[in-house]
This record gives sequence, structure tokens and C-alpha cells, in this order.
Amino acid sequence: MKKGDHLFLVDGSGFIFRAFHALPPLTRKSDGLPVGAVSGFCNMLWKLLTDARDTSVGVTPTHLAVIFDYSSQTFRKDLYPEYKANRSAPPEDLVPQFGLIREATRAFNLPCIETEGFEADDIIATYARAAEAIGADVTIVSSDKDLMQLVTANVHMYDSMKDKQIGIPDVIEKWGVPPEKMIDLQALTGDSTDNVPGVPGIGPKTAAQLLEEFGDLDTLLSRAEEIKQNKRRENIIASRELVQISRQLVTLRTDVPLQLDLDALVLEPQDGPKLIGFLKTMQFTTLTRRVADATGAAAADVEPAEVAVEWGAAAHGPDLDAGEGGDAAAAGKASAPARDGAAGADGEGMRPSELAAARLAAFKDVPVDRSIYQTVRDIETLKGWIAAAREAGLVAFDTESTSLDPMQAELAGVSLALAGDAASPAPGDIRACYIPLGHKSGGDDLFSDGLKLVDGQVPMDEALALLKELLEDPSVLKVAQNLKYDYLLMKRYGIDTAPFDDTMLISYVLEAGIGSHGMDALSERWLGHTPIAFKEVAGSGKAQVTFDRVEIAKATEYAAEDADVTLRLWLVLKPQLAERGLVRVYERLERPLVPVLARMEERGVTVDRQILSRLSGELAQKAAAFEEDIYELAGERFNIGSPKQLGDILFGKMGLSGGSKTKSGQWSTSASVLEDLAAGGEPLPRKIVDWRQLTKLKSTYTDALPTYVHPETKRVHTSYSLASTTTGRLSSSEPNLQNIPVRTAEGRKIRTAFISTPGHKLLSADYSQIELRVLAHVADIPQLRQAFADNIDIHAMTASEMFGVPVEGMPSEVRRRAKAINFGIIYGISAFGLANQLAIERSEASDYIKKYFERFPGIRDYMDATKAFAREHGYVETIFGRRAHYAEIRSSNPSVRAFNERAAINAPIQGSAADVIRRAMVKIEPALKAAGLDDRARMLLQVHDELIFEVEDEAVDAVTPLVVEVMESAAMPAISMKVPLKVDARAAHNWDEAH
DNA sequence: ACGTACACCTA
DNA sequence: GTAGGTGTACGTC
Repeated sequence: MKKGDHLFLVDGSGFIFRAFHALPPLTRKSDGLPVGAVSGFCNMLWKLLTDARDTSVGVTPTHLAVIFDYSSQTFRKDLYPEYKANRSAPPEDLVPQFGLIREATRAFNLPCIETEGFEADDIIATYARAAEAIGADVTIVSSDKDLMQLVTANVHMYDSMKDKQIGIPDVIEKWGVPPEKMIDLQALTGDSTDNVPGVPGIGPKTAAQLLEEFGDLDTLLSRAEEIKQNKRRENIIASRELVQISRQLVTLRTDVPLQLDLDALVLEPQDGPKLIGFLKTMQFTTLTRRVADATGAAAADVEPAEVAVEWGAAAHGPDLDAGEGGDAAAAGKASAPARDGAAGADGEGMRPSELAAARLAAFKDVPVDRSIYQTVRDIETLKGWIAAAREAGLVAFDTESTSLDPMQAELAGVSLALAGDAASPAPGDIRACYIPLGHKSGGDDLFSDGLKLVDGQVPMDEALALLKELLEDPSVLKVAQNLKYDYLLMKRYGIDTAPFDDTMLISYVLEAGIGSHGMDALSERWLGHTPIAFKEVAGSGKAQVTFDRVEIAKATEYAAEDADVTLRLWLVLKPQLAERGLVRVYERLERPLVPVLARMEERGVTVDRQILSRLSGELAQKAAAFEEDIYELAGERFNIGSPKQLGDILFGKMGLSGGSKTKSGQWSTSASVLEDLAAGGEPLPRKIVDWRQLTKLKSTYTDALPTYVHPETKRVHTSYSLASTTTGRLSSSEPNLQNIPVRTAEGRKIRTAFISTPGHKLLSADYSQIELRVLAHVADIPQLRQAFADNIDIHAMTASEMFGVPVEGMPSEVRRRAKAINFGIIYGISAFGLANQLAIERSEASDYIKKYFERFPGIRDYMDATKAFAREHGYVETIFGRRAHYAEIRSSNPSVRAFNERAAINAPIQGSAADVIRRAMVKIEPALKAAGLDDRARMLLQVHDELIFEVEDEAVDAVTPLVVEVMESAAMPAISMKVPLKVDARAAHNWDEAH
């Protein structure tokens, strides 16, 4: 740098706050990411770089740097601990923009400067004085009064938002003192926003007047006695020392160690494509065009840049691995590229919530109208729809098929819905169509099975080829409701849908615990619209037909409406993720799991029908033997499986005492009641309990499981639900493979029927005590942390702490009680529950709990804090930011309230553990692939804290440690757990031996 | 044919 | 005491 050069110093941090509050809010059109300050920043920088000469600055910079605050821990905090202590957290909408503005700066090819321990103002002061010393001119792009002390003949400030240059006369005009007196003035007045103390009763006017009279602050303080006004004099004398501190606080340092010297700030030429890539990602269409024009870069050829968006979650949740691989591909694409020429009324300058409201308002003018849906009957029309969808970059789709089971279903048709450009969707302009592909008729004739394809349908293979182009197009966001179903169905037709959004999962992330997330419920809740019921279209009961037999006109109304409603829901729900800081939960913990689970479901697991058949026979025989004894003891034959009849026999006919009633007034015949009766010497109850166990195993497992074996794959394909628990756990159904017996020897035999393919093993890897580890982490309990760090028996340690019994030689009963208490804690303990569990008196259980809290006071603190949080917010959060809602926690009904409190205490623990294994599941396939093991090991099942793989025999030794490592480190890098996670893994030919 | 209560399987 | 799903019985429509 030399004399005559012109250095621009941009106060990045100041700009962010100013732009955020001064500019109208602006959100990225496709997803509602708040970008107002980023937009203001980019526009301002571009203007400075290209035509600063035309602004009130009147010169073009030769050097430029953007300066940011690094942290709030600066030397001023040491000087005066209360400095900036009144600052509250930045607004949620602003937080994601900090990182984006740094990204923007780099995209502009400009130095981005921050130094630990110093504020941006100090760095600016240091550069300004250094440049001035060389003889260069300086323009500080800021309007912050704290920087006005730097103004000289050669150093100006520039308020970019008002396009106003600030020189010495301007400072005098505004503050009544020249720049060099600004420090004295600020010391006297203090600064309420930075919590800098001042003299009470002295504002800028009085301060300027006093400085005018006495010349400077030191003189004023030494001659304060001369001040005539009593109150003012007393205040200044009383504040003398504080004013000295204030002066130090407001004085900018000019000796900050500089990472880059002045020469390094020289303006480099713009890298057009790099900048355009960033601007496209932000969807700043106007500026993109301007930059393209100015740099000669072809904007159309530039891909949107991958920008790690640190969305709102950072404000109060962990950074869920921004920049980590994860769902980046889907996320980057799902933010949809800005399209040239995209302009629109929708979303201009709106907060996400306003965007959602505006879209809802648009729907009011254009309600769902089933009469406008188009039936696509020829290939040209289909091509038209697909071209429009690809042009738009956004399409909602839904598949219609012959079965609720995506492994059995045959495709009947596909519906699409469009609402204009992805970057600027037009909610009031939704159109939708149905493409029938496999509708059939005939076959009613008893003497022929001649089902014939209905005329006027696009040939299935041609349509699929076109749909594949659309569904696999990386620049088109596909939106569906419960996409896992459609994903799996389309995958069976050779189509790998991506990128995508799922309205059901968005709703789940927003409102787990509030209502259900099915399409009909969401449509009622958000759109006030009731879609046609499936049974209206396909009938119900005996008269129900598969969708491919539905008349096409009727099918069009139903199917196209589903796509229409799905798109409307997306338009309303998606912006709310950003609004509530839940984007990363959605993008890291929900969306990427869809294809992972779809593949697991598609693979299925082999269940040996012969083993089950043999077991079933054994169980039938044993149960029959019990039946004879039971009838004998009861004195009559009755339906043992009927609790009502059984209750009448036991407590009526036989007159046994010690029974209890269920909430409907029936005699309870639960296992615990029967156990009590058996302990009293009655022979019948014991036999009932045993009979029940046998018949339960038979009906629910050995008889039911074989009916789920797929006719072609010969494997059992469960279905996982991503959105049916409040806590974030998955659930499994048809069949439920998450409740296969394990507790009793008899039950475990069921597990021997789950076997590996020849040449393979089943590998089971399960987290050890993950929920107690999570508890130790969130409640930060030293003894628990230590115990887990040392890998010692946690229940024995608890017993030892509570009862003072050494771990060595501890009676098993003592440990059992401690174990029950540990579990009780996780479940939001109550004396009633613990007493029930341990079959002890409630008062004794109460004493245990009291003792536990004395030994682990941090647990009680955690529970109280969780309850208070839930009461205040109506939800609780996992360590990864997932929310579980408990609306009834404020209920006036004490038992309802207590139930919600227990659930709210449990949810962060159970939910955090669920998040951990979700993360592991997302990471496992890429990890296997990276190790070249992806075609030798396949993840099949998840059972809350356990993953089951099918692994080639020769690959077991390589896969096992890899799986363990991925699972144990699954919380990283988003969360660094205070306790290690431990995973046990074993491989065997069947699930029983592997577990 | 469908919904609810009860019982019982899992983590 | 938390979170689920399924089978049977038995009521209603």
C-alpha cells in the first residue's frame, strides 16, 4: 500500500445487525431460509466494488477488508466484567446469516478478518491508523458511533444504507464535539447497549456542553467541583472512577496484532463463477444477473455452490454437522437452484411464518378443485407435464398402487402437482394430473380371469422411462407424503427418487406429539380441507377393490388431489422448519433415513418357516396339556383366553381374594395379579400364566410370522414408521420385528428362526446402556460419568452409592433394586411405579427415591429443569435438537399432568438415544462403501438400540469393528458426549446366538 | 366390519 | 414410572 491508495474497511458485524433490523426481512424462496442481511451485504459490497465512485464516497477502493467480531470474550470483559453483559442472544433468523455473510465475503474474493480477544472495531482502528500513517485514505464502511473517534481528514466513514459519507463536520454536527473528543463524550454518557456505565443524568447534549466548557474529560473531572448544578456535580464526582473505566472501554485499540498486513488487503479481481455459484445458492437472481453481466461469466453454466448453511438450530441446538457429508447432496439440491429470470410476488421480503401465511391466503382464493385435474392419457401430454415439472424444479408426486405394502404393490398410476418455479412457487396456481398406467377391467366373469388393461393409458414402460428422467433429475425437488412408500415402490420399478422432501417428516419434525402426520390429518389441520376418503373411491370391506380397478375418472380426482394437497402442505410446512430452527433435524435425522430404511425393508430377513412350524406344534401341545389341567382345577370348560370369563371363575366361582379391578371395572387377571395368587398357594393361576405365555408365543410369533414371508423373495419385510413416536424412535409393523421375544428361554427359540443366508452370518451390534449414558451426559452426573468412563457395572455402582454396599460380593437382590431405580429414573420415576415394579410398599419406594436423589442431586436438578422447560415451551428437546411436544403438561388434572411430566422427562433421554442410532444408520452405508464392504454387508433390522446386519462369512472380521466404530462415534461431531458410547457386537448363524 | 379393552411382547 | 405393536375377546354398528 502506498500514499494515495484507498482502503475500505467494512464493519461486517455492525453491518449484519444493521441490515437485519433496517432491511425488510427476506427469505430464500425455495425453503424460507432467512437471507435479508446476506442480500443487503452482497448488494452493498457489489456496489462498493463496482461503482463506489458513484456513491457519496466518490472514490474506488484499491484495498478492501471485511472485519468481524470473533467472540464476546475480549480484553474489555477483563477490564469490566459487565461489558456487554446485557446482550441477549441474537434473533433466531439472524444466526444462520453470520456464517453466510462470511461465505459471501469469501465468494467475493475478499479477506475476511477476525482476531480472538478483539472486537471488529479495534481491528478497524488498527488498520485505519496504519494506512493513514502511510498516507493512504481510509473509508470505514459503518455508521457505528463507536468508530467515529477514528475520523480524521484522511479517514472517513460511510453509511452504506443511507449512502452518506461521514467526515469531521458531520461528527461535530451530530454529536457537538470533534472526533477526537468522541471518546470523552462516550465515557461521560456511557452506552446502554454495550452496558458501558456513564454519569447518570448526562446525555450527549450535556456531555458536549461540558466538554466545550472544560476542554477535555481529564480537566472536567479534576475541576468537577466547579460545576454549578448540584445534582450534576454530585453525579460526576461520584462517577469519577467509573468514567475512567468507561473511557478505557470506549477507546479503540490501535495495536491489535494483524494477521494480514495492509498489502494483503489489495483488491483482487472478481472470480465470476465463484461468486455466481454462491449467489445462485442464495437465489439472489437480480444480483446474479448483474454479476454475470459484469464479469462475463455465463450464469446458466454455473452450478449453485455447496454452502454449509448453519440454520437456526445453532441458536439453541447443536451444530448437526454442517459441512459433514450426511445429506449434503439432497440438501444442496433440495434448496433448488435459482432459475434465471425467476421473479415473483411470492415470498418477497417475508419471514418464513409470513410466507406460510401468505401461501395459505393464496389457497383461500384457489381452494382445492377436483374438477380441474387432468387425466394424462397419451405420451405427448405426459411429456408436457414432465417438461413443465423439470422446468419448474419442483413437483409433488404420489403413486397409486394395488397394495398398502410397497413390497407387494403393483403400480396403478402416478399423480403430479405443480406450482410454478421452485425459486418462486405460485401457491395460487397449482395444477395437478393423474397418469393412469396399470388400470384394468374385466375378470368379473367367473369363467375367465381375463383382466384387460383399460384403453387410453400411456404404456407403462414408456411412461416409466419418462418418469425416471423426472424423479432422478438432480435439479428437481420431488415432494411426497410418506415418501418411503413411493420411494420403495418406484425403486422396484428401477427408479431412484432424488432429491426429495417428505411432508409427513416435515410435520413430524415440527410437531411430534401433536396429532398425527397422515395426509388427511395434515390437510384438515393446515388447509381446512377434507380430501376424498380412499373408501369413497375403492369401496370398503368385502366390496373394496384394488386401485387399479377404480374407474379412471374417479381415480384422477383422488390421486391428483393427493399430489395437490401434498404440494400445498409443503408450501406451508417447509418454511416453518427454518422459522423454528429445525432444518438440520430434518435434514440430518429424518430425510436421509428414508432411502436407508427403504433398502432395509426391501432386503427383508430370512425366517425359517420349518423352525417356526415345529415350534408352533410344540407350543400347541404344551398349551393343550395346560388346558386339561385348567379345566380340571376350574371345574368347568371355559374360554381361558377371555379375561372376563377367567375373572368370573377366579374371583366369582372360586371366590379367591386379592384381586384388583381394571379401570373399566372388570376383574384384572394380569400376570402380576395371577403371580400374587400363585404365591398364595393357588395352583390354577400359575397354570393360566404359563398357558398365556405359550399361546402368546404361538399366535403372535410362530403362527403369524410365516404369513409375512414374501411369496417371491421368501423373506420377511417389515415396515418401519419414521413418524409415529413422540420421541424420535422408529416403530416396526407388519410384522413388528422390534418385539421378538428374548426374555425367556421359551421365547428365545423364536429368535433361532431368524437366520442368515448360506455363506453369511447375522451380525448384531447393540448399544450398551445407551439411555443411562445419555442421562449421565445431559444431567452431567460425576459418579455416572466416572462409572461409564471406567466401564464398570452401572447398576452395582448405583447400589453401592445408595446402600453403601461394596460392589464385590454384592447380593443380587440389592443390585436388582438399584437397576429398577435406574430404569425408573429414565421413565420419570414415581413411588407408585417403583413400588409396583419391585413389589414393595410405596413408602419404601419413596425412601429409595429420596436416597437416590440425595446421592445424585444432579438428577433431580435435571428433572426439575426438564419439567420447567416443558411447562414453559410445551415441548422438550433431545441433545440434537429434536422436539417432542406435551401439550397436556399444563393440565389441571394432576394425574394427566404427572403423566406428561414423566413422559417429558423420558423423551430427551429416549429421544437422544434414538437420534444417535439414526445417525449411525445414516453413516453406516457410506462407511461400508468407503471400506469396500458395501456389497458384503447389508443392514437389515433396527431394534431401538440394536442394528442387525447380514454379512458374508469372510467379511465378518472386517465389518464388525467398522460397525462398532461408526455406532460408538455416531454422536460426533455434532455432540461430543461426556461419556463414551459402548457397542457390543456378535455374529452367528441366527439372531438368538448373535444377540 | 370396526373400535376398544386387556394382556403381553420388545427397548 | 417411558416408548411402541399385535392378538383375542367382545362390544357396537
